[in-house]
Amino acid sequence: MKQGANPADLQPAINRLSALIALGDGDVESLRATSNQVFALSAGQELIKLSQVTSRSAIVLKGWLARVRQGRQGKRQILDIYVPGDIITPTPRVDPYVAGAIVALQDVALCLTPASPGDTLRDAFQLCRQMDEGRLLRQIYRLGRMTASERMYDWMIEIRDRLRIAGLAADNEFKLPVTQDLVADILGLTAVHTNRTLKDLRLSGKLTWRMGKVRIAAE
Amino acid sequence: MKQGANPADLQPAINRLSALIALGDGDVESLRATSNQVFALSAGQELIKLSQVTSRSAIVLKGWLARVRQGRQGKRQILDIYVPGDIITPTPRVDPYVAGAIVALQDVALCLTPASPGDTLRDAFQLCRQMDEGRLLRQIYRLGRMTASERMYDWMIEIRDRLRIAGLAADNEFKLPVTQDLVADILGLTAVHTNRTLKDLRLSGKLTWRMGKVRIAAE
DNA sequence: CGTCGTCTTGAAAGGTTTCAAACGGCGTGG
DNA sequence: CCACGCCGTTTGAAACCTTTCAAGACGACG
Repeated sequence: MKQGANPADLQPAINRLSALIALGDGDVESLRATSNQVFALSAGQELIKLSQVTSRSAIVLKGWLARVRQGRQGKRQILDIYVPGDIITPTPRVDPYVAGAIVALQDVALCLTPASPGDTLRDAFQLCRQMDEGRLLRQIYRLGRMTASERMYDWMIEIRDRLRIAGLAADNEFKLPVTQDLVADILGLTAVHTNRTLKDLRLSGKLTWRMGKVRIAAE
Repeated sequence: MKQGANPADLQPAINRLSALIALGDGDVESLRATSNQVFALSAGQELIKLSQVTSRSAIVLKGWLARVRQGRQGKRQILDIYVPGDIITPTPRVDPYVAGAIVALQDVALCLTPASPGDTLRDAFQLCRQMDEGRLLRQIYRLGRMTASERMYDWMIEIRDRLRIAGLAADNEFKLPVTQDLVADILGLTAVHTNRTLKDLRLSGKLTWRMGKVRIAAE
């Protein structure tokens, strides 16, 4: 919980919400008001207290987060990813193992959603929650019915589309600020195979990922 | 949409809801009132009109349903399963491919939730939705990080627990009215491997599935 | 300059799919 | 009543995909 809000940080969220529903000036204003109080998380930290303290959602201003479930034997699976502009709605009153922990993948900045949002904003947040569910379903299909390279490609497309809506990606290029290890935990693969899969996609001309930048070839 | 409600059909749902929250007499009464109008689906039929016609949820009185996503190349993945006593809350205003179709696995009987539920019932339905999400997360972990026999065993445990809460299963035995083919689509496996995995579990004494009845050995 | 985390590659082992065939139960029609 | 066909189950063998174990290369950082 620190100061240091940069109003520009809110732009991805505004872009994303505007893609769902037409926001009025008042809506943008109320978002901007809340973004003055910034919550900071450093890489690796868990977002837990938030849902204990308030039932409000959080807006990701900066940095990526992951919703992760850790099994015994060190296996871990990432359930969902949050990028700047996303709204994180904590699942209340549920065993944290069931709901999955939310951890910061880098240094992260968040702010709360307005305490009394207007109808429009409320609808927008509702739509966000529906999109959350859509991502979980997509993840299930990906893990259940796709091969390694299909999973990789499909996930890259999903991330590209999400970043693009938030205004954070050029047409087919975006910054991917995570390790291959982490991508492995998303795609249900080992880090080694993730690396090989990436090589295959590069050799077949589908996509490249170098220097933290992904470029997807024309579909 | 037919008549033929049997009040006893409502018991699984009452059991399940009571496990979440203490229901008052009025709550049970209002549930019972709605269960007079029964919606019937025959095996293979899709539950679509419901969410177009009303935003109310549906209570499963009889039969199993699956939420399924169908890929091209004939691959299909079951995202979630509904058993008697479950509450199905359709995802509104979302591309049906994204949300997944809900299909009846056998002849199914449903009724709607009350149009104006009391606070208690409203809370209970809210908790049901949270449990829905929990199941999706569990499914993601299962597909991403478990082997075939782990998936099978874990899923059987989940179904046993759910049926038990609804009052539909003895301690370690329950009716499983689906084909191996369908279980394969749940677990992200082929039908052939599902069969082999079942054999492994039987030989290692973990569980048996014969004549439509599953028996799980002591944990 | 050494260390650490990440990326990369090889070879072998393991798990899962694919293709093919056969078996069993069960309802239908001859 | 029996034969047939259909659907779901079961099994085998080979191909394929992914993991595991091991080692080396690279870059960032103290």
